[in-house]
Amino acid sequence: MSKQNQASAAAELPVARAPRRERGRQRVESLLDAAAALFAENGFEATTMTAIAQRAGASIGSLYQFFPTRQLLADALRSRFEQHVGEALTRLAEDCRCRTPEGLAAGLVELMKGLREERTAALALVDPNDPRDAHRLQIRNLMRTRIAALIRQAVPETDADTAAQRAVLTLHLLKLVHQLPHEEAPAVLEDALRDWLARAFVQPPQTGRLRD
Amino acid sequence: MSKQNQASAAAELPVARAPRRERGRQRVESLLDAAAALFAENGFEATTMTAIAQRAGASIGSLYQFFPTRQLLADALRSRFEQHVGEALTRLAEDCRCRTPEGLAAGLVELMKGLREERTAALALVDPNDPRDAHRLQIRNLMRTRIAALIRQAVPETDADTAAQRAVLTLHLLKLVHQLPHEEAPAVLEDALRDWLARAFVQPPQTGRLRD
Amino acid sequence: MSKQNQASAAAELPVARAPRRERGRQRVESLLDAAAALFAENGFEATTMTAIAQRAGASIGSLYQFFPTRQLLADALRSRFEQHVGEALTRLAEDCRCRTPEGLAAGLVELMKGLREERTAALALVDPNDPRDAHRLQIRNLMRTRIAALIRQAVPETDADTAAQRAVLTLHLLKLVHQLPHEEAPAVLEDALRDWLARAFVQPPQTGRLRD
Amino acid sequence: MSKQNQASAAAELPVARAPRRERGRQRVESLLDAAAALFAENGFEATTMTAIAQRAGASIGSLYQFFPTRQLLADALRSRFEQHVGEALTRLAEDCRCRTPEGLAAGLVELMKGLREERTAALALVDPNDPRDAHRLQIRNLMRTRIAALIRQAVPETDADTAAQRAVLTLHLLKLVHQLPHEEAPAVLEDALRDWLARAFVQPPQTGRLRD
DNA sequence: TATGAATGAGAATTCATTCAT
DNA sequence: GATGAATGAATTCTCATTCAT
Repeated sequence: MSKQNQASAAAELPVARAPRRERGRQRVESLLDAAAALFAENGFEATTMTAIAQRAGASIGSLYQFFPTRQLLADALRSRFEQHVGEALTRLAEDCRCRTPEGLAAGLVELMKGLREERTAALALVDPNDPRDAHRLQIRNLMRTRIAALIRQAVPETDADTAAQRAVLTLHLLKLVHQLPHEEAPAVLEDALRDWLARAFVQPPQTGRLRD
Repeated sequence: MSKQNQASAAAELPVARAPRRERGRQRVESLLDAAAALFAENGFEATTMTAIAQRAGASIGSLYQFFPTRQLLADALRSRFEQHVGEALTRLAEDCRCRTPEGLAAGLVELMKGLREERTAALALVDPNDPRDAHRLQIRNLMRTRIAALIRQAVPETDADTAAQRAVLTLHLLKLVHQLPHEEAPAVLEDALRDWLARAFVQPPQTGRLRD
Repeated sequence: MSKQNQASAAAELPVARAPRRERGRQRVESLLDAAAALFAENGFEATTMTAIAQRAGASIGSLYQFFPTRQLLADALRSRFEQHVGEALTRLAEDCRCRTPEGLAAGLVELMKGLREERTAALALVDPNDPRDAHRLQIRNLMRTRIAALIRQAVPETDADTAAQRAVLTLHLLKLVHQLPHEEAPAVLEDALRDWLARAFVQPPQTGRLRD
Repeated sequence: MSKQNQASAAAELPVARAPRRERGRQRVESLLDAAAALFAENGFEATTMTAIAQRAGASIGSLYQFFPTRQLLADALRSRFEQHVGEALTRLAEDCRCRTPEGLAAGLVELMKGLREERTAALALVDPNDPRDAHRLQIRNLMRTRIAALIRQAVPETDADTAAQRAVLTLHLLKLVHQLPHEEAPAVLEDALRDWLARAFVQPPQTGRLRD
């Protein structure tokens, strides 16, 4: 009863505490890694805090020191994912290979492959009841915008609108990266994908505009 | 149709008991409906047996009468889904509208929309660690085969191989049914989808073969 | 996340479930007894659910079957206390000894002694931050009203207002029942208390009106 | 509470460490203040060491520097309360207003009001299982003795025994200070209380001796 | 068969206390 | 001394499953 009073007075929602020491920073990092791996493997509901702590080589108390709630851990993971996406795109933009459609296609496929586990984890954290999930939309916009910029870098004569449309298609195609490996002959398919992409940068799709 | 391989070793594997009377059949049906709804809403792990029984207006004991295990309930649900898919396809095949590509396209989109919730529930039951999940593959094959047949019915000059390929693409396109509604202007997009489908039945995609 | 959605949709506040079978009724009774004893001994915060279940000879699951929350258990306890108070007062009113001031005094002292543990437990459940606690006021009013009636029964010439005032004083004096035993010579003091009470029914206190 | 008993056997009982410097003294003071406030608000069990440190603007490590145990902190708080009571009484004794019964009554009421929070905190630290708690008795005796002296100072013709008796009654009346404010018209009641007190110093209660 | 109750392992979370820097 | 991190036993609460009537 008294706890609730405190809460009503200050509405002390739990927040992930930021580490202040180097040791803490490392701990948080490894906890996030462990969580990402387990969420990706088993989904959000099936992943226990105990398992996360164990996998990270931390005590359960240590985990709760930084993430007072499983949901908060999930949120942190999604933020980190967004940050990683941004960083990877920045790195890609600085890579000179990206000046050609083929190079850009290869770079994007590589980027997606590198984000595979983290993306799976992040998807496991989406509330399936809420398709307009704010964070999800945010990452989508981030990618669309940045990819459009990359396309204009690789194919300078593209105007802004066209680039935006092609970015949407590109993103859809890129999602296939995560479905192909389940199939036979992934290498061949990956080649095909790179090919489609490279073409998509310069030539509009014939079937009309695809959104989402 | 489905054979349970596991049955070989164990002495007394629990099996979903079949109801003896009409009343029992109805109860089982409503239990499955409740389970489908809840699995679709909250996922497998987050759905409790108590909640299922409650939603079905049954007691927990009654639920366990028919489904001695949560997993067994999930299995029954997947089987029922497969059965429903089969029935829906049969019904579609008998619908004379399907003699034209446009009619078939419309029919398939309708079919997918009708299976929406059940499909979501079934997907929630897939072990994400096992992408080769037997049951999943079985349903996929069922759909591919049946859709190929429908295509040949609507476009009689198609040969078997071509029909098979187009069925694969068709299936991919059909999955979009479940993504579009989240977007703006669903009606417009649904039209577009029907259009793409109708074309896919007669004309191969230019960008190469898509698998899975 | 899905759980919260459910909650937001139906605001499913947990409620103490009422037993539907005889066995359950007994269980609930013994759980409440155990809880009363432990709350009285150790206070609300220091009493664990495990300890309550153990003392009642029930499993922890059984406890939670009926009281999904410790707070709910506390609430049920307070309700039961109020009910017991009411019943005890009714019984006292029907006791013919109460037709005289002395008899009434003795009866009230007896009544208080019988409620001792339960009262201690109930007091341990009051949120000390909230002096206007609704339940507490309710019991106080119940007692004031009923005692006033008893006084008019014992001393018929008393008018309603006077009886009400004397009931307030009576209640204050009665609280001493629970402090005296800690002192030396409880029997002597109990006699004195009975004496004061009997006098309080007929004669106003000289020092002015005491409220609360 | 049983755990704390075990400690009696151990070799090195932790003791509250005394601060060496002025800065330390201030820190200890603010820690005690924070603890008093929180114990008073939420009770002993519900108050966490972390919360205390936070409220005092200190780190948890710092808190443990001075109070190696929560119990030790509680003990220190009770000692400080006793000390404050003594100081307040000394100050009161030196106040010339106390030469008259009315002045003394006012002074005592004032004194009680000033100790309100600290008293609430101290009460929250009493083990409810042990009504003969040593510390509690000690404070009670301190107050009885000092108040008796004050009474003889205000009403010089009182003999020692009578003064002692009246001190007991005075103390009981003074406890009302902490109950009255919850009622309607606190100012009026406070006046009445002062009045009763002033009379109690010179005139014996008619109803007999009240103890405790 | 139907139904409510019983069970207990397991999960999330808390918190006093200890450590290392 | 001061500070943040580490620890893990203890606590609340959940839920699949089994029992008894």
